[in-house]
Amino acid sequence: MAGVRQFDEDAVLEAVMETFWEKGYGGTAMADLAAAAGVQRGSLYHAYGDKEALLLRALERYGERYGGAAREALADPDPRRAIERFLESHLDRMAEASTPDGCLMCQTAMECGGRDPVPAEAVKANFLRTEAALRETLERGRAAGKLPKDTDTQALARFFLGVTRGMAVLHRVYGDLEPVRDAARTALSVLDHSDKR
Amino acid sequence: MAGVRQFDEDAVLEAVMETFWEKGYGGTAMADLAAAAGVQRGSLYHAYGDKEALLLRALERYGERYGGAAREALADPDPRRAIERFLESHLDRMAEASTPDGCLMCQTAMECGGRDPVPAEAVKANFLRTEAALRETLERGRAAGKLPKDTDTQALARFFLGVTRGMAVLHRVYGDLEPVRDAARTALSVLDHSDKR
DNA sequence: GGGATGTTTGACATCAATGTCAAACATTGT
DNA sequence: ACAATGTTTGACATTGATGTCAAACATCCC
Repeated sequence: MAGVRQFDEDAVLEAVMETFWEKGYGGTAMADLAAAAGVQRGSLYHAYGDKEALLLRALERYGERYGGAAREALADPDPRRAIERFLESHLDRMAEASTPDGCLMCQTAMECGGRDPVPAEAVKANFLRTEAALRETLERGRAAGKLPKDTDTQALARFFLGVTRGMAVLHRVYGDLEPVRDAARTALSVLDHSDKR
Repeated sequence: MAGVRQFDEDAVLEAVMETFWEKGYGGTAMADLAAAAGVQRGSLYHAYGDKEALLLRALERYGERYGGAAREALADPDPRRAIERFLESHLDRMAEASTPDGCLMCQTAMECGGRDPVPAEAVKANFLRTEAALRETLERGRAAGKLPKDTDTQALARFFLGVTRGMAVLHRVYGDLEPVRDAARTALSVLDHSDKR
């Protein structure tokens, strides 16, 4: 096996991910990706196929990195603490100074929603996975008696999923973490009195 | 005054708004707009300028129509009822079978965020306006003793703003109202126990 | 060293979109 | 009826992006 790849796959995919994240799918040209990755356009086509395939790779990478952190947070045995850490993991991501504002997953969701079914499905799968993880965490908490018996874990899971998505929109629009923190803090308070329902 | 415009401005702008809403800014070609509006491409350029100007018109229209409904809801004297109606106004919009899924404002936010400052600013202004309206409603409720004295109306306003944005993302991704309703219902419950903080 | 293998490169063909323009046109007021 | 005014139309020039390709190349193994 010779004729060996000259570039660092990992660095290239990282650059690709960040470029899509910054400029959006439609707003990114293959030339932008090549420039960001320090690679020839043709090399990208040769190695990955086409632009859509690169987006899918970027989504995958993004989902593993940040979705992974979120899922780890949800593993906390105490449900309230798990959700708190879940929300914090999103704040942490947005606080990274080196990455663009917003959320690649949500941006792709919005952009490809009515148009590009393949990435849209990838995003949906990611959402469903997170929703399920949230539900399991809450269900576990409920079973352990740490949440009221009549807790609607499905609705609560969708709520927290939605809140984090809204946080991403706020971050993208305001370019500031304060409103995002406010939203997260307030959302968490839902768990402090669900007994009164 | 002769040489009179042949098309119904209102119908054209409605078509333009829905097309951007469905396909996104970058995903919409002037030819798409012309086709949807039943008008020649050149007529659009002549009457409105360029594509960006059309997007701004669409955002304006969208903001007036749906933002207006939301603000009316917030006028309710009882703060909890105002927020409830505010959330419902968003659900109503998403329930309209004839309009695309999601939210033009949020989609534009995500797409133009890191790239197209003019529409991005228009969206931000709309967000700020809604945030302020929410804060005023909550402040009014607090002053009337219908919310706890120590209510953080700023944080709460941003929370509800964020929740509706998240609802739009869920709607766009899931193409279904159920998760959105779950999120809204749960979000509202924040007001039912803010005393316990 | 030399052949085999896969990669890099720049050129190329193609396509689609933007924005402009002049000529043809329709409507209004006199 | 006619001139004036602004609109519609299709053609056009330009730009920018996508995806393909063959030739040049670098590396590895024998």
